Amino acid sequence: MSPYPAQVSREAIVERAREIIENEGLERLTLQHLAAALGIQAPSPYHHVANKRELLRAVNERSAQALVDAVLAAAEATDEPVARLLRMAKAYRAFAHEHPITYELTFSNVEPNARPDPAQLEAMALPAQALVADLTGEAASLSALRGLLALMHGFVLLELNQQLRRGGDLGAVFEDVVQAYLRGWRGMPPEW
Amino acid sequence: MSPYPAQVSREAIVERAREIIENEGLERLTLQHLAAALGIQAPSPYHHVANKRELLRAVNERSAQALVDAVLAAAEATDEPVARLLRMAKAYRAFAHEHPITYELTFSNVEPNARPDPAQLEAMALPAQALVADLTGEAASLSALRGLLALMHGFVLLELNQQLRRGGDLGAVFEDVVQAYLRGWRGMPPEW
DNA sequence: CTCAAAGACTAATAGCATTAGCTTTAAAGA
DNA sequence: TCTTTAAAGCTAATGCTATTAGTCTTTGAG
Repeated sequence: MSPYPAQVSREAIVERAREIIENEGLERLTLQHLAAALGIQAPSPYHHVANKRELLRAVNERSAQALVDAVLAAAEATDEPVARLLRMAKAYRAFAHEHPITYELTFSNVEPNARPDPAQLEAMALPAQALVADLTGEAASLSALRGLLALMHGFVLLELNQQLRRGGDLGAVFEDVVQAYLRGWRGMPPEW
Repeated sequence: MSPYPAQVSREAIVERAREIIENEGLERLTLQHLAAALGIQAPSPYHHVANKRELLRAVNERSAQALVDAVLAAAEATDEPVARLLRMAKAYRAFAHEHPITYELTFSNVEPNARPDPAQLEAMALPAQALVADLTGEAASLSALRGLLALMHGFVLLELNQQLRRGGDLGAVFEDVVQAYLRGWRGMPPEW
């Protein structure tokens, strides 16, 4: 078609790629298919993204930002720290369930060099650490935060990969295990 | 070469594929490269495996079995349950660090339909659940087990994906967070 | 002693990412 | 206003990939 006035933006390409991954799976994200979905020819996206890997990194950065936004939005109300942390955790899990494929892809190493900038996630980690510090004190707060992230991340991945098949309300289990974890840190003696 | 007497076994193919993934990365696992490493031509493995996806599933089953074996071996001695769970957790983490790429691949959904049979992992889960039940009672033991698996899995994935970059001895942090989690299920610590 | 089938091979195919080179058009500077 | 430059589309081509088809050699079962 008419060459110069850009028919697609980089943003449109990245967002469409994200949609294809989420709705049709990563293996359907080919440049043929992506370009067809955008109404252009296969090589044309190369004017906007360097290569497929960079495209995937852009998708992952977009996903990571959406996750951070969702979790921070859930942290807003000002009640006691455990309740806030629990709301953040539930928002985290809800996001992963709404975007299961892109969530997993965002944090996986399977596509090398496509992970988002860790600084992006710090925007989520630092407020959470402040809440955790209310339970554990400053000294232990980094460890406690890391475990909380690990617990949430591991739980939703096991769920999404169908590795928790023995029934039960997994939403309730998730809340129980997060609360148990936080309880374990609250119980620590102060010299920790 | 001489056609009939099999030059490679299915086992040899799967193991070599696993080695290539671990040593050179998943993207270097091509049938050309795999066959060359086995001293045969690219299409020959198709006499032993249906296709690449089935090969990956076989690799993942092998990895899962090795993980289960390593964790169960660590559970053998007969001391108190928390110490045994901690040894299992450390063996779990050690395995993931020894086989970072295959560990992640084994549990990821990025290669569809290549995950191992969940029954394999039950061989690890059931003994662990019995130990957890000593802390929590039968009723809560499934939830507590699931959280423990989630915590271990999530922690090692965050480590392997370089998502825990703020320093510190991550081995010690791992032990701390596992202990905090178990303490949370046991209830308040004795000094309270 | 034969013969069926296992398991190697070569050759071919279709799909993929990516590059090269051409063309049109808007905008920027003369 | 005119010219030029570069953005961004296109088609065509390349090399790598998994996979299939078909041929050939060996061996173990009957």
